[in-house]
Amino acid sequence: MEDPKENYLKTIVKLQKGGEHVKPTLIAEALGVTPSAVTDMAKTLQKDGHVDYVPYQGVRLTVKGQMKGLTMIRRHRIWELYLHKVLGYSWDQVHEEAEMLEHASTDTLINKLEEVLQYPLYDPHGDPIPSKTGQLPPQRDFIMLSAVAPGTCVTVLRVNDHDDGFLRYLDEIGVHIQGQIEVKEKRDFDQSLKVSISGKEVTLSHFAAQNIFVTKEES
Amino acid sequence: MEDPKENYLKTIVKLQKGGEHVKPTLIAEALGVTPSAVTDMAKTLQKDGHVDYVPYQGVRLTVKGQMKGLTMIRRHRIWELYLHKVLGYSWDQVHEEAEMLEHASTDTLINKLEEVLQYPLYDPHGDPIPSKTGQLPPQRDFIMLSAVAPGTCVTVLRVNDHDDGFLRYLDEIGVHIQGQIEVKEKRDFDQSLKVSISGKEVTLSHFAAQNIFVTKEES
DNA sequence: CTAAAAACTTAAGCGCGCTTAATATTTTAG
DNA sequence: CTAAAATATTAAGCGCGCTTAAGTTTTTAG
Ligand SMILES: [Mn+2]
Ligand SMILES: [Mn+2]
Ligand SMILES: [Mn+2]
Ligand SMILES: [Mn+2]
Repeated sequence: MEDPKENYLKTIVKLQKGGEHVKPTLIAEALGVTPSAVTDMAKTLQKDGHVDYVPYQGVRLTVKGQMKGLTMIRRHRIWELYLHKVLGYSWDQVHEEAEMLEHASTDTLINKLEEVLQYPLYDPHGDPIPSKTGQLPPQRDFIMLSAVAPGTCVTVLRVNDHDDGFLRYLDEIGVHIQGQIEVKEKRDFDQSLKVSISGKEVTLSHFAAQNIFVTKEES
Repeated sequence: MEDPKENYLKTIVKLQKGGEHVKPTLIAEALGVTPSAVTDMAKTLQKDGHVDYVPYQGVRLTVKGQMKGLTMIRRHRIWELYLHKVLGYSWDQVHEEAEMLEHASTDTLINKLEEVLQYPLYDPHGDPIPSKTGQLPPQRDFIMLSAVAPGTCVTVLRVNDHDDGFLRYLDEIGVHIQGQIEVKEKRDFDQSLKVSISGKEVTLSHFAAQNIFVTKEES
């Protein structure tokens, strides 16, 4: 009911940093299945020509698999942005809907949405959108907000989108992509930050500050 | 990969004219499966409470099944209209895409699209769109264009959407929903019609004229 | 270097939705 | 009314993607 193969490839693209083999357990955890399900699928994807599978090592994407995985990420992020910008979804609501739509959309439709959005480079959480040909926009230099020195003003480039509750919290305190944050003070005992967001003072936990990514240089 | 149950219910709603049981063969033909697949699914849908199934008679939708089926038709037609009106798809391209999207959309999304479209009553082919509560717009009195007397001018209310080639042909000769057609002449030997569509004279076969539905009274 | 732990694969089996082939029922024709 | 034809159901089995349990390989610790 939701095309497992497409989700495997999308996940493997995200996990494959560099040319190494991706370990089954990682994939299993990301997808919420058992390791043996991953072994099975590894063989299937190899037959399809989407991965190279080496027993006890893991899988590595072929060019075909890489492209297919990037296509899925593209579909997901374009849908997230369309739902957000055009249909008024908040950034904590887009993921779930996009998770289904990405499997039910032709490339024609995705390209049309991209055109309506005027060829965007980033999704609502600041994650890069692969182009039709699988190109990613140039890598940006960002750092965790937790690593910013007090007295600095930075621009939000990306936030961790793994938890809807966290996203709702960010919305509540006024954190947006491309919004400004001024770091006023860092409390050494718990690493929490006193920051100012569009005039309002807020305290951010170390955890929160580690999940907000900002420009390296003050702006 | 495309939720069979939803397609069964949608199909059964369309086939169930009146309160009679729908025969397995009809469903099988509509869905392109064997009759035995329908028997199996009839039992499953009965367990779900979506139909009453009487062996050798067929299935009849329960209230729950009727609602679910109407919801699917609603999703399909709203998507078709959105693709057509907002995203610029032609009326022969909308069906295929809608056929997938209908299974991947929450009611929240569908309601949002409906709002953007300003609560439309009909899809791009003139078929009625069920409301959130399963209500259909009032039944319109239309007749086949083939039954219109020469000398009459009528408005197109609906066209048969079963064949994309037919839809492309209609587009080519200028037939649109709410467009005007004047019937000039009927040739007795083959029942073909000479008609005028926005000033242009066209000959329509009897077959074509039987698949265009128009206002009963001249307008 | 070796034994225990962790990671991975294999084996067996399940639910779903489908098929074909065999069987049963209903409808139609004569 | 009956035999043939049409329609429907049952039986057996298949592919997919998953699970648990058992067995294998690799990694880690001592
Ligand atoms: Mn997402
Ligand atoms: Mn995102
Ligand atoms: Mn359609
Ligand atoms: Mn339609």
